Amino acid sequence: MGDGYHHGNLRQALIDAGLKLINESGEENLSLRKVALQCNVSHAAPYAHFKDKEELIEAIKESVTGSFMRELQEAIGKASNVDEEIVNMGKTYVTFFVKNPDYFKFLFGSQNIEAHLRCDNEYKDDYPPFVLLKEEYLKYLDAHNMRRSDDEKELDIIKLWSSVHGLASIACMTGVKTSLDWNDKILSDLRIT
Amino acid sequence: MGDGYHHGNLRQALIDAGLKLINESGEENLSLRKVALQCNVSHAAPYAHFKDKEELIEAIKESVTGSFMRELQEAIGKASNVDEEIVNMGKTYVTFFVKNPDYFKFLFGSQNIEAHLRCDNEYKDDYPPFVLLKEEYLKYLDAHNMRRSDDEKELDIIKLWSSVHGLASIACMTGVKTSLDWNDKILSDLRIT
DNA sequence: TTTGTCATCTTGACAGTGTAAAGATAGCTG
DNA sequence: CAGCTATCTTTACACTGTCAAGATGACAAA
Repeated sequence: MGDGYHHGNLRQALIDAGLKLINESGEENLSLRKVALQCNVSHAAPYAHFKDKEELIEAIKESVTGSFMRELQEAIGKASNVDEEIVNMGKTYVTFFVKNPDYFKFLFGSQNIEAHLRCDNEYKDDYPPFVLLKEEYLKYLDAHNMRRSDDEKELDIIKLWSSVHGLASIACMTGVKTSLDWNDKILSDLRIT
Repeated sequence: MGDGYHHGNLRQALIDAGLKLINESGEENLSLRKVALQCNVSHAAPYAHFKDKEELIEAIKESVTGSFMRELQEAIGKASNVDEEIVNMGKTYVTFFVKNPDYFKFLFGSQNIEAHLRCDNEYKDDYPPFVLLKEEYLKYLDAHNMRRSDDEKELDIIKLWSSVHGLASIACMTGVKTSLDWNDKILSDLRIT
């Protein structure tokens, strides 16, 4: 490693640089060449680590999703019962994106969202935040001794997800920050009926 | 008009061509030059009608929003009471985008959504579909003799909007079509409590 | 040590992009 | 008719993603 011909850990550096660029001026301002430049590396160097611009973007998305997951977990950890866990998680889901709408646009905005969620005809069962939501939901059912058919479960989860995701989406696309307390009110009401 | 030097109605032709390209291969495949080519016109001709690529995209979005509005109105027209109107509208909101997810990604996906919703620090009060939703909501309150404070109204509307929008968003981003009946179940339950 | 292999990085090239500037065209107004 | 002006063409430029050919150096085998 070092500052000679070989960078040392270019792959991660490219991801970080890309993330920085997105934070500064959104995805539309992200170019492979700028990312490379920021790493003091030639414009074609990224191709040793990513076959595509898309593949770099994918890696950056995974990085963002990682931060997202960490915040969700942390919020859950602070709760003292399952009901609170779900509410905390919902609030954090929205808050995370309200804090920087660019992330929402980046993750769910641009082109091939399917690629990132890697959905195989079902709303992605291994998209980490979704898995987490699912676990919390099942925990909730268990804690309340509720029995549900598989169909009812799917329905509940979609309902739960779409309410927080819709809130985040609207908050991010309208840029309205004043409604944060409304979100709170709505999310405090999150429960499975 | 005519096929000589001047096109006749290039502006609309460009919008139509752009719409077609998006339908065929998504927004990421849309370029000013392709649009111009499809209209048998030089690559710089669009600049007589749009100052920007962004301005053309904006015009296309307005066109899509127009179609969207027409379907919403039609759905409302088929209802026989206010409750049904709201449910129909909600279902159509989701169905319209499920029918062609590219439109959802185009409208709410790419970069400057704010520009399209032209929000001035409030969730767009002159974004047509939102205005329609608001009207329907007020009609609903009136029909049921319900009184609400302004804050409660805002809260209800956000709730209403985010539930249908979140559903549409998830449907479009996951590409899950099988859940259309779930959407129906959820949306049949749309009511202000 | 020497040799060879291989991932990594550079250089150079290419087609496609958005956009600006300067000029051509033709329809409209006087 | 003359002139104006919106519309369209041509030319040019910087920037993009991507590819191919080569340079570099780390590391393993000899």
